[in-house]
Amino acid sequence: MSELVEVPKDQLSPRQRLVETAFRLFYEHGINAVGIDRVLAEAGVSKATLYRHFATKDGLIVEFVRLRDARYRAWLKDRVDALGSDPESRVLAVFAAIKERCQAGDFRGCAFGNTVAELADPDHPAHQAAREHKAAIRAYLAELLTQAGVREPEQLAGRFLLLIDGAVTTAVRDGCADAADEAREIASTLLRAG
Amino acid sequence: MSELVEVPKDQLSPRQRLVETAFRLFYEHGINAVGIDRVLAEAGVSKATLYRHFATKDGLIVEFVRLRDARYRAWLKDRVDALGSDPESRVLAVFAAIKERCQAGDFRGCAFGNTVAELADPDHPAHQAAREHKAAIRAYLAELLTQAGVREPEQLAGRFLLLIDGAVTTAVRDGCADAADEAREIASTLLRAG
DNA sequence: TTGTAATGAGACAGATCTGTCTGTAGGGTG
DNA sequence: CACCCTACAGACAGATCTGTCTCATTACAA
Repeated sequence: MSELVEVPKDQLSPRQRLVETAFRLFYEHGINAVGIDRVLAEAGVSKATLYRHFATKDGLIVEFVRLRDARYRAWLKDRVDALGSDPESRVLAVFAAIKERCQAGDFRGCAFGNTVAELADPDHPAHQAAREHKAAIRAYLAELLTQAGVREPEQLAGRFLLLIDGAVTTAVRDGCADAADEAREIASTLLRAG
Repeated sequence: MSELVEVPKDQLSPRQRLVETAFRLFYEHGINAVGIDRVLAEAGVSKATLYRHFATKDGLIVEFVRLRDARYRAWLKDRVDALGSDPESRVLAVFAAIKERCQAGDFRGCAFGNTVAELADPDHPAHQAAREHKAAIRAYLAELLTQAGVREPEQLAGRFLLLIDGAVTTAVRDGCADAADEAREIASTLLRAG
């Protein structure tokens, strides 16, 4: 289970159908490459309803990022719980989870990095949401590292996050998940050297 | 000097003016966010001339990536030559150069990663050009590592490239170049552990 | 039943996109 | 001078984009 969970669109409100559809289309094709009309058609929602819930497309983009954030964090936690037993193995299980994600059929890189790349303006609210996501992941890594009893969990969490971002960037470019193994090896070295 | 060199557009051919303008605009605002008309206006070139030199916008995009590749490689080599004296220091000078780049006024992340993020299709010719760029950088890193006499230069080059990609991704997201220092510390640990 | 709020369907405006085409001007070479 | 190639200028087509608006329908609650 390395695919982020999607919810069937029956019994969802129009607003939820919009965000679910954006969740999939914006990630798969890119935000700028997907027009409002396509989101509406695949969500089965009318245009008036979209603009009743969101002032502009940017509002939908922010919700897209927030839902990506929530699903990703829940997914990562689940995978770490499944793949790691003791605190030490849970730390490195993060990289096994990332590898699974890189091998998933719908993998197209880091949704948050892609959003930052596509929306050039750093003041765009979606940028802020992306930064918040990374801060949350970093906090989770710091928690795992603290439980593993490392010396400087906060600093190491930042470095692990850098390794994850590097692995995901490499994996999507090369179409190959091996970079996740490399990141894991580096992380392992850092743990031994710490 | 951490800004990639731009060439004044006097005395350049229309084709060169187009590619130089794309070099700047596609990076600064994103490829999809910049229309052909804007490139034409800022390059001072007519539309018929553009389509005489390139079949479609994609052709210009590929040339944009290729010019980014050439300039970046030349720039990195220059900075490593300037910042590193002996073979060992040259290896870590790469990360000092990356930090300079992250602090540059026009910095907006990795042009090649951004291109991959924006153009979803992995078969797009610009993707191939981006992969070729990373392979060239990796080869350069392997050369530096070989000269420094490390044990497994090819493997370490791949890991250094992962660190660079992670640092650049982090820097553009956070608007702060500190990640380059973190990457340098990790690289230093890998060298000691190797 | 009746009133109200949410939604669907889709026309419409105005802008912008890529790409084609025509016509004209300039510059170098025979 | 005549020829040819390149480039500029810009109209144009056709598609697509975001966002607004009208109107009919549905669902639900008083």
